[in-house]
Amino acid sequence: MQELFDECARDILDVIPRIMQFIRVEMRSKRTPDLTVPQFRTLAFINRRPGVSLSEVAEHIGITLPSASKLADGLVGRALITRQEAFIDRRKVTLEITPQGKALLNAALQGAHAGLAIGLQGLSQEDLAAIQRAMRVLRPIYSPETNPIATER
Amino acid sequence: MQELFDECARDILDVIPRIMQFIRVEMRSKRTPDLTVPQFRTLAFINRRPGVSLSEVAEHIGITLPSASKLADGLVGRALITRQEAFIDRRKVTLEITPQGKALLNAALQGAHAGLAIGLQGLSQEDLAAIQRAMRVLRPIYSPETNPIATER
DNA sequence: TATTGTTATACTCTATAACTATA
DNA sequence: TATAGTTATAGAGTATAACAATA
Repeated sequence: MQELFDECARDILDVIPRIMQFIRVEMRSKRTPDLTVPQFRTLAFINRRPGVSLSEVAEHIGITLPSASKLADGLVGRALITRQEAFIDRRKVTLEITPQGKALLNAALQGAHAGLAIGLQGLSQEDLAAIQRAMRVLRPIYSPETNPIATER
Repeated sequence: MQELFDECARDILDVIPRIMQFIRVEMRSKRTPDLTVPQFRTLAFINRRPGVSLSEVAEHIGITLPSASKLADGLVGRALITRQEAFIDRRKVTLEITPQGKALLNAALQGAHAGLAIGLQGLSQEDLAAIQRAMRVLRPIYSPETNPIATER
């Protein structure tokens, strides 16, 4: 049984970086608006949770606060998000997505979905179900929000 | 049915970056020898295929030749691989892993497996099977070797 | 001419350390 | 004193463009 865990871990370590590279290339290709993966993830997170603080972004993405600060710099510079001092606690910062940010995010989402979906066309319904199940169970395990060990350095 | 493809693509786009970030953090943590993910992948590839050329590495990792060249610089600098002019075609370069490289690779593999496997402990046998199936079917789809579209820029 | 690789240049991602401002 | 964020600094990943050497 321990065998199975190890096999799974090996498979994950082999395959996830390949898929990630695919996503990265798709995101930077001419087919899709130019966003890096961290920029895309940040934009999507702020879109889902308007008004989040920088710390929350850092935790969600799984990076340090200084890294998140720089990441936000870039998005603010491109006018995809806004950054304001928070009312209640002036140490904090409040992030919001701009209309341009929303538009770009949606275009990037569509491009990335399309790129990924093309590859899936040949798969059986069972294969697709396995993928969905795998993603569903893996998600909480390796997310910093639900598993703090996921960001222990 | 198109629905299913789209759902799958969405799930992949949401979950794969999380797992990747987990792997990245694990690889740079004190628990594991300090290797970046691309360095790790390159080392593993050269270990599996001694004597590969730089172009083959670039294709496998999914990066350009200049990027691969720089990546190799770092590994040569740390004496984890050697780089030699090829006999048959002197334009090419022949990459080999060193004993230190092998040792570090094995330690990194162990560390990363252990880190990943911990999270899997709570899963059922069916969940693990779904993960394995998902990884098996996704692998060729998003690998540059088997799907050249995976590196189209 | 085409292929293999390197060098130059430029950006982004990421970290740690040091700092400021607020609580 | 503790928390939220920024700035400074540094190294790695990545790309495109220009180049050299070999086939």
